[in-house]
Amino acid sequence: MQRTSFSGMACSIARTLDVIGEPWSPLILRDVWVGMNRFEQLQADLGISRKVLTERLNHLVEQGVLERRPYDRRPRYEYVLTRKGAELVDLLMVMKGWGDRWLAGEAGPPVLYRHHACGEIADVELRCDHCGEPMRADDVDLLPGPGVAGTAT
Amino acid sequence: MQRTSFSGMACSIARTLDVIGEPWSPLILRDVWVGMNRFEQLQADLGISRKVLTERLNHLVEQGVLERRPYDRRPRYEYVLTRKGAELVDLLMVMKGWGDRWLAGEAGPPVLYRHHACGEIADVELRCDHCGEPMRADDVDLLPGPGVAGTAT
DNA sequence: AGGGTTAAGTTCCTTAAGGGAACCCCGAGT
DNA sequence: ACTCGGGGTTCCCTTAAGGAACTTAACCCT
Repeated sequence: MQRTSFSGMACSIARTLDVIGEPWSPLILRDVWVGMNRFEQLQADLGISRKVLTERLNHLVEQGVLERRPYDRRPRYEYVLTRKGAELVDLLMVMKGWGDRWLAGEAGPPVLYRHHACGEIADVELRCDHCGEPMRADDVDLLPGPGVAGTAT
Repeated sequence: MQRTSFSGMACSIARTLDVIGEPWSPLILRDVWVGMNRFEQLQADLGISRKVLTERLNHLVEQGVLERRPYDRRPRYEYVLTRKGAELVDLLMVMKGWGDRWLAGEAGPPVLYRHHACGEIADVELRCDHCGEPMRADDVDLLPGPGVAGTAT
């Protein structure tokens, strides 16, 4: 299949996809986030092929999104989110919101978030980190940034 | 390769991945968002195989994320975001932010957003739609929602 | 009327990636 | 010594992505 790598593109979306764009990767992150940290747990929960799970975990560790660390004197390892990985969970939360709104149907959302700050059931919303007003697809203009011609490190 | 479908899972993240989780789909959305609406433009810009582009566009149209409409009396069509699709751009904006922070390197971001409301260069930030405070990976508890046992419509 | 042009696909072949089951390794416990 | 269990690796099969060539349907020009 020789999938094209996106990392050469001067686009942060494409680069992000090179880290978590492969099939299963976001679901692996989701599971690790909610406390499923071991190979066997992930494999059983997702029903993913062990081969592919190994590949994905290795890739996520290489990318610095997960950390693999021993939890026993036997050769046992668990995977935990790094700071880089925890920030990726933002993406999952937005995906959850969109899926709830457009795909959940009559049954409603399978999962709810309770926000620590206010204690309420809530969802995320995108706001401008400068003025705090909502910031969505139609609320921005795109300008070339310093990294336009970037030769994609 | 017979990729496993995620749509049976009672998880809005998995369901969202069934809509835009295939390779290229997010980049197609990005391009359509910034005004590349035609088959030839997309193919040339992305360097994607025409066969795969056809498959992806059909899938995105079936999912109600894009609309295919004629723009000429000849058989010419362009693809535009539906409301459902425009809300998916939220996801792209978050991906862009993460990529800028973690993958852009010395060169800096290839693209900048200027927020209409304040006129400043800015990025998105996740906030609680109930209390307005920041809402990130560690700021929430997960609870079962009404759709838990949902037989995935 | 005939020939060329262009957007938007379609077809066909090759190669590589996912699925799935079986197998392996290593340290502990009994 | 022998079994157990987590965490992988190996193998084969099927299917999806890459890529180039081919098709179709209107329009345009002479």
